[in-house]
Amino acid sequence: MAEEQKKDSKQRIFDAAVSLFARKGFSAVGIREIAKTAHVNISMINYYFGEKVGILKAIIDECYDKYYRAIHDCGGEATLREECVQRIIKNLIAFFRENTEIAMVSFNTIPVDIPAVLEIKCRWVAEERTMTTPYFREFGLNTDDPIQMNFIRGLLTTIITEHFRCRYTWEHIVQRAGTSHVMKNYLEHDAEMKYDDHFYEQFAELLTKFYIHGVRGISHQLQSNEK
Amino acid sequence: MAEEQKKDSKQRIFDAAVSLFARKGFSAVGIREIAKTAHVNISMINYYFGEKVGILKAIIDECYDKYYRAIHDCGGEATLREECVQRIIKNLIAFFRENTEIAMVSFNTIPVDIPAVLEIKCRWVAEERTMTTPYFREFGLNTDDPIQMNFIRGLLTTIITEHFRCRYTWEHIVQRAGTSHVMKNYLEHDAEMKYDDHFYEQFAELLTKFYIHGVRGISHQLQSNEK
DNA sequence: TCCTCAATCAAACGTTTGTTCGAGGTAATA
DNA sequence: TATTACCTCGAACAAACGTTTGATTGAGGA
Repeated sequence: MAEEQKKDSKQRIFDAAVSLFARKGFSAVGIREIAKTAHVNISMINYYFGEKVGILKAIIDECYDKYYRAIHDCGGEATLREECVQRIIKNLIAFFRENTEIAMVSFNTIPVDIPAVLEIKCRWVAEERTMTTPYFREFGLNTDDPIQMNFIRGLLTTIITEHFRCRYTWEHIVQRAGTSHVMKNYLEHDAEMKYDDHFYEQFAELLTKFYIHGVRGISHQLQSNEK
Repeated sequence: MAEEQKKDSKQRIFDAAVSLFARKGFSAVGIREIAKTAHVNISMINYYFGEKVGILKAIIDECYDKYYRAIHDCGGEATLREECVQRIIKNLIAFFRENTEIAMVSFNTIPVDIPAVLEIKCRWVAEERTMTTPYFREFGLNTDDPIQMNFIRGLLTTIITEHFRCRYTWEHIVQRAGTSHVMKNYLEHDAEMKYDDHFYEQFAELLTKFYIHGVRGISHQLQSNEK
């Protein structure tokens, strides 16, 4: 039946745009390239998404929706705090593994000059803020200290995001290997890293230990300062 | 005299491009906009930098040059390890404070589809790798464990970079306040944060404590695992 | 049979893109 | 004075940009 292409046009446009935006950035991709990749007529893009940034808005919306569902589920208030951290970390890693390209687009796109995107980001950031504050308080941090909060907020997401940013870039470099001596040298150095389940189990364990010990370090410091 | 005029135009182009690229991203900025901002004729850009990406290459080159000078100076091998970490953190913060926009451009630009940029990045990453490995070994980490190295490498830079990324975006949002209710709400929430010397002293102290405790956490875990 | 309507298409719209070119200007050197 | 080398400029180029248009298709309801 050749139904592999039976995905409707809108979804194909969406998927093609995600992949291209992730690799090149929003402004570097033209709608003709998207249409070509999605095997769709150019006008279909404006038909379904209104304008080019309409696709971007759709991508970011979907991304943040999934993202907040990931960090929202940390096992209820009954669980131990260490388990809560571990749960969030595992959820975040799972989220990024399943939505790598969408996340790359959403977190890499500079929002300042695209007002529509800026609003979406602001809304989500404000939401995260109110959502996560109780957790930090429970962890013994002083949530009224703006500097401490500025430091600790989003730290987990930052670390995990950067890992996937590096991994994504890296895997695209590997695909283009052979064109440059410098890159060949770089490739040889850490051979082939397998980003499989085992890797991410280890990674989650490391990050959990690191984060918990780190937070203890600064919350302990706080107590001794205020004593 | 003639030489100063030359440096004037070239430097003005460079500065204008840095500012615009940082705000909008490389592809979203046209050379006419750069020329206009720099008060310079369009053809001056190709005259001095050959092509548009020539500016980008110059920016990234200068950025990584300063960046590596920053992390290279950590007080010699005689200093205590804690002091070494603190020194690197302070250097990195100083670097980012003095070169915010250059760093935003260099670290935000997606290199995958701009081969010239990709090579520069690869070269620098490989260089950092060989430079920093001894430090991690000295810290009690198992530098032969690829997962642990994958986790710990570049972590300090990641955290500090993300702070400045947020700050930079934030400050541009503030400039555009008043156009949106969502953004106004967001603005009210954490009022006006002063990113002054005092802030970064506190920030450096927090990060140092956090990092050292975190590293101890995972190196201790390693020992107990292998015992 | 007629009508509706969402989906799709080729073609063209007017701008804007990065780049090139040659003519002019200026100041120091020969 | 003539020559040289370095800057600067306006104009022009083909290509690509995002968007719009009007026509065509085909399935579904009346």
